[in-house]
Amino acid sequence: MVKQVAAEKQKKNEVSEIKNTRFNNDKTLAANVMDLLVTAIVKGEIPPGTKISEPELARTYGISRGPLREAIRRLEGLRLVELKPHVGARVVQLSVKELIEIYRVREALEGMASRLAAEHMSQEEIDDLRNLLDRHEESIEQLDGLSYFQKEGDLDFHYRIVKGSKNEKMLELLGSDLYHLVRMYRYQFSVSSSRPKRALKEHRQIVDAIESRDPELAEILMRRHISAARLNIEQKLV
Amino acid sequence: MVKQVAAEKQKKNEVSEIKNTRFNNDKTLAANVMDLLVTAIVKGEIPPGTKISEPELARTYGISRGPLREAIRRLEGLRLVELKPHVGARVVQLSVKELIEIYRVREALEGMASRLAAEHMSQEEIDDLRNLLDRHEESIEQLDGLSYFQKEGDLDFHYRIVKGSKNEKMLELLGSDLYHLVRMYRYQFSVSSSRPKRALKEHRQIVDAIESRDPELAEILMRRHISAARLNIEQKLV
DNA sequence: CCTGAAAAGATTGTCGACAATCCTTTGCTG
DNA sequence: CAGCAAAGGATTGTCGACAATCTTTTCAGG
Repeated sequence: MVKQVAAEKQKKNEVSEIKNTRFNNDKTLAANVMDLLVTAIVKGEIPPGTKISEPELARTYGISRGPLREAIRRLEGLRLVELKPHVGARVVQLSVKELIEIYRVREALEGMASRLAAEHMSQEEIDDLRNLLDRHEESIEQLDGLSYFQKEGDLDFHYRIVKGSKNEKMLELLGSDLYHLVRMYRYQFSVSSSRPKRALKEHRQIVDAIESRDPELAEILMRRHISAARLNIEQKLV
Repeated sequence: MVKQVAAEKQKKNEVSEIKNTRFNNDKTLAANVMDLLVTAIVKGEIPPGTKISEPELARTYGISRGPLREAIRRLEGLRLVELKPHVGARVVQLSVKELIEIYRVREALEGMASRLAAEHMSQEEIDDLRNLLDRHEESIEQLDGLSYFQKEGDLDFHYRIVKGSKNEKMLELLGSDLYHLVRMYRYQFSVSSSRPKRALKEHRQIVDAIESRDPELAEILMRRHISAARLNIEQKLV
């Protein structure tokens, strides 16, 4: 209860600031509010399980309920809220079971993404990816592998692979559906990889496979990598 | 142009009928309209590329623009329409490239689904699946493999495998995102498998692998099966 | 006749009000 | 005092109107 009130306050600060700028971009109100809500939910500022009150949020964001409802309907599409007719929206509450399901999906999808990346990624993209991993290494050494950077950096790596697959559909599914949930989960449980150096090594192996244009190997390595992460979670949280 | 007018008329008939019944269920107006729109789009009654006019649809369905807009926002989440701010919604137009991308995704996801189904599907579900395949066989013999039943039946088979994986997330992604698009494509191009007997045989092999609880084999067979379908499309349409 | 700018028309975006439904509180009965 | 029913309050669902933006038409100039 206290926690929710705190979240409330923070939310108001953020928003009044935004409201002062009058959302001065060409996007629609509903779209702006949606972005705010996505961030707030993913970062846990609106905690999982919270009921989303339309009148309250409308007051908070200084808009009417119309655009807000449209934003909420889109959030439902992103699986960030669950909607019950005549009752309202609640922020999703991830169970460990669901998280593990997501990792199975990632294993399948990102495995394929790696395979395709080995075929379609440009040399420039591969070089950039290596640079990213170098920065990760520095980060791990400096901060003992528990930094914010590392948290987001991991998804950054995976995102680039998916992008390198040149498969738009895959990017849609992972980028705008699953990664939000993965991020949300990480914020929620403050879980970052407990094996950062190991993970980094696996990342490098994957890039090697991609650079040597070995789709088969790239897929296998990515699947192992994500499978290991899943097992890590299962072990830690079940 | 003529085509669109025809589609228009048909739409009106359907709907007035529905409107007479006053949507007499407990669902919300927006949800009802969304279901109607999904069906209309998937079946091609509203052809791909069509601009969706809010005032027109609102008149047609006899509702106001509020719920209609919410329905459209959900359709966007299903990737059935594309939304441009201040311009409006258009029914998606599937390119062959996108369809092939979808098949890559299916190969990955349903491969994993088969693997999991081999672990988690109940014997009863497996028996039902065999019955389904028997009915498919009859259908192929009777109608030379080009029936409506076969069209939908194929997806039915795949849907059951995914369900048998007991992975909710996978069911969400495939069932409520990708399968709509696959169906839409089939209606659009009137493409049913040009190799129904071969496909049926592959289906049986997959069920065999699942029943003998061989996850590895189940995954490989499903991937080959979908990959073959993809190649078939590439060959036929590129 | 063609081009381009301005005006007219139509469509999307937003708002506030009312209706329908759900949730809470109150009060009655056993 | 417990349990249930009704009333009251709050929230969600729907509507029509107005504002902002885009699209089409008109018309003036070259």
